[in-house]
Amino acid sequence: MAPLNENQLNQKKAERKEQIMRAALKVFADNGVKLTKISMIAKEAKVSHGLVYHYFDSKDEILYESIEWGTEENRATQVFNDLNESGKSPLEKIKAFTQFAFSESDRWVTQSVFRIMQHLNETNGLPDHINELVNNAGQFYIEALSPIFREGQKFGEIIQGDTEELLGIYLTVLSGIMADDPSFWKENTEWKVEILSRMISAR
Amino acid sequence: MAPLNENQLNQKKAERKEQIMRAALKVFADNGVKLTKISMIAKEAKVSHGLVYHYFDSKDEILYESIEWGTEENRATQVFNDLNESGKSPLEKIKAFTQFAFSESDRWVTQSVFRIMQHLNETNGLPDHINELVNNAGQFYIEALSPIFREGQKFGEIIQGDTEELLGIYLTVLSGIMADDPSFWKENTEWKVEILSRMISAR
Amino acid sequence: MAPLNENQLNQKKAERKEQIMRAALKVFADNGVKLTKISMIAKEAKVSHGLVYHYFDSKDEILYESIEWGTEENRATQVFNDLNESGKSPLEKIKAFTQFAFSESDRWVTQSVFRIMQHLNETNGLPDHINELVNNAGQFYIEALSPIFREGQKFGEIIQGDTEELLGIYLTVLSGIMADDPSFWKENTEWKVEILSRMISAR
Amino acid sequence: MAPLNENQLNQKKAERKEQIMRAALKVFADNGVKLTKISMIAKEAKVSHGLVYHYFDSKDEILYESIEWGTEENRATQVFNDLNESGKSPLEKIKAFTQFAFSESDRWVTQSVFRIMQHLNETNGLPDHINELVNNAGQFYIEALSPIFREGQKFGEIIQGDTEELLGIYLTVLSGIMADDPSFWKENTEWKVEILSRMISAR
DNA sequence: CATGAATGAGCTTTCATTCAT
DNA sequence: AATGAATGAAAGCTCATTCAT
Repeated sequence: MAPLNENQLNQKKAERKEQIMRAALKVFADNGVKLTKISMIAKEAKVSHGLVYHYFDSKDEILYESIEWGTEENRATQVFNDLNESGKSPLEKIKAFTQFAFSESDRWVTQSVFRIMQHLNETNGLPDHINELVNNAGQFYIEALSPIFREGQKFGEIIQGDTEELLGIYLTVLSGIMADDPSFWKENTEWKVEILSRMISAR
Repeated sequence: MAPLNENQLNQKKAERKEQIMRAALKVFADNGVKLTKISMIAKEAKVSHGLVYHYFDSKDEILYESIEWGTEENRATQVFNDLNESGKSPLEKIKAFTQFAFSESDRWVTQSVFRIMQHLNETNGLPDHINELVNNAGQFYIEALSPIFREGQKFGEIIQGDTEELLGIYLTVLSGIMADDPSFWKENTEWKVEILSRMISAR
Repeated sequence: MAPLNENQLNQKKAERKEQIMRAALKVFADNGVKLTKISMIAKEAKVSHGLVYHYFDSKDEILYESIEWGTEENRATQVFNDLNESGKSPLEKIKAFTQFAFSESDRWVTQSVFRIMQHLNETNGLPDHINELVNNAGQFYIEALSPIFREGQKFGEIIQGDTEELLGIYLTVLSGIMADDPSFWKENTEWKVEILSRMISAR
Repeated sequence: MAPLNENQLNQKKAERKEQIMRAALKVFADNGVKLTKISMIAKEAKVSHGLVYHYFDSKDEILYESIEWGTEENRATQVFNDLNESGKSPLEKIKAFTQFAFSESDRWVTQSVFRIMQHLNETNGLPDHINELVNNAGQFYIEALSPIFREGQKFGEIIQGDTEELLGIYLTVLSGIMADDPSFWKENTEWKVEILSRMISAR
């Protein structure tokens, strides 16, 4: 049979890469970059380790492309778009984001990126372009949440103080929790979200 | 010089072991267990890696004994004894503990154990006796803080709800933060402690 | 379009194989057998690596068939036929052959085989049938040049001594040089040929 | 028992390194750098592959240090010192050097370096410092032989022409031959040396 | 026929652990 | 007791070879 045409090929190739990147994000998020073995990614993606190298040049490359893919407009931004169009109050929006961060939805990709960043912040000796990407990804959340925090402070719904710093603390707490056993968070999520939001709510 | 007598020998041996365990706790806390190499512990303790194996049977054994040593009554409990004799209110005690957890005091041993537990919670495939020890060490903090929380709830100083769960959330948040770049917490510590305590304070 | 008939098919198939064998000879000659990757041959032949395996069973097989093809009567012999009909003196013939060996003519196939043999002489662990072929190919040059050397000795144009051994030395020198950067030989070729011929010229 | 003192340690360490470098030079010379596996060096040196990495950081490092060690004053220069003090005529010196180059003496180290350089000249993609070392090592032979060639030309014992180029051809021929099966050269060495020297002798 | 996806053996390198001194 | 030499399992990556399309 004749080979597939170019579109079909690209389609298939993209799907395969995505399959591997999904697996990579999951495993990187669970184990941290250094402790993640290619074999673990391969197993998670149900392919041979050789195939992983057919699509990616190196472990660093997998990490880079996976984070890049995981933070692409149409995925991560979606969450914030939904949020901004929801008509909720700033604090409600932050609670919703917190809820989302812990939810096991199909939006776990965003969550994984979040957790990987947590791991990477502790890691030294990564290539520059990876560090840059991680910083950018972190910046993304800051930029998306910053206006919400600011508005909340204006309305007196959120406590006063340096917005950036307050946001930084909140995100650190979130990412720190995610690094723990996520299953712990399955129960009573609403109450936990409520408690976390108390850190910043003015009352 | 005449050879040391048996007591002196044991004394010396114990000192050496302690020297290595101190180093181990520090390095384990900074890097996580898996990423800590024996050579890193040896370097931190200023001994050869061979000597480490003279005193300990394996890496797991170092971890086990180090945590055990770090949680022994006369060390970790000290912190809580001081707290309980301070005459502070429950919430103030919790703030003081939080403060301590982030402080770079000479009581870093307790802190290290805390951070190692954080790393270990993410790790699979550890020997059973290590897991048990980690759980015990976690239990130690829970048991020490539990009465304080309970008292705070009785006084209406701390929000209502399942005490164990509330404490669990609080500890998870703390250990999660510690896994982040600790230098971030050097600045503005008091404000940050204040914010964290807002999670549980009744107001 | 109607399918090709059997002759046309065989014709096409033969052309494809030749295309690959030409590429293989070139790449093998430049890099040595072990360091030549299938992908390099495929790229040189402008086909996919999969197609290479459609026509050949293995890398060894490519090597075998390529050398065989490259030493077939109607190709390699041509050089010596031309030489023998040239009316030159034996020493002149040898100089001409030497010249040819270094020239970048379209007769590079013969040259490549020559260089591959050089590489292979150093290699252990090749299948027997390959070793035999290499020996045969070496023998081919010896048989073609032997009468010329012998005649030169009879005429006193070439120094006395065991003809086979003298020829062996000369060929070893030539193939040794070829393994070097061939570009070095681009300049001053005639002088270099002259110097090499001095080894055997009686003067 | 107490550990060895520093001198003894350095002594032992140096001997071990030398043992490995000897093995490395031999194997590199026989197989070329790319095709030499660490396991081959380890086997030749009769040590584990792990130990090789105890003394050297990488394969490139082994290559670098081995060539460096093999070209150190007290080894390679010795040959030329002996030659210059021998009172031989220039052409006789060159024959002696040629003889030496093929001899299986304990001076094979120099010979190995010679052969490795031959292999390396064909190789691309080596680190800069290795390339530099190889060039230097090549330069070493050129500088040692250059005055001898020049003198021979002055005396009319060696043919006229660009000295450097003539020397270059001669060295290329020698190294080319060495890359061949050296056992071939075991027999009739004197005659072969005689023939090679004819390339440059004025007669 | 033609492509490139897919696999796994094998190589370089790291590091826990053992052992000679 | 103390050092660091020595070993080998395991991980990242390459590439010959097979196979689905």
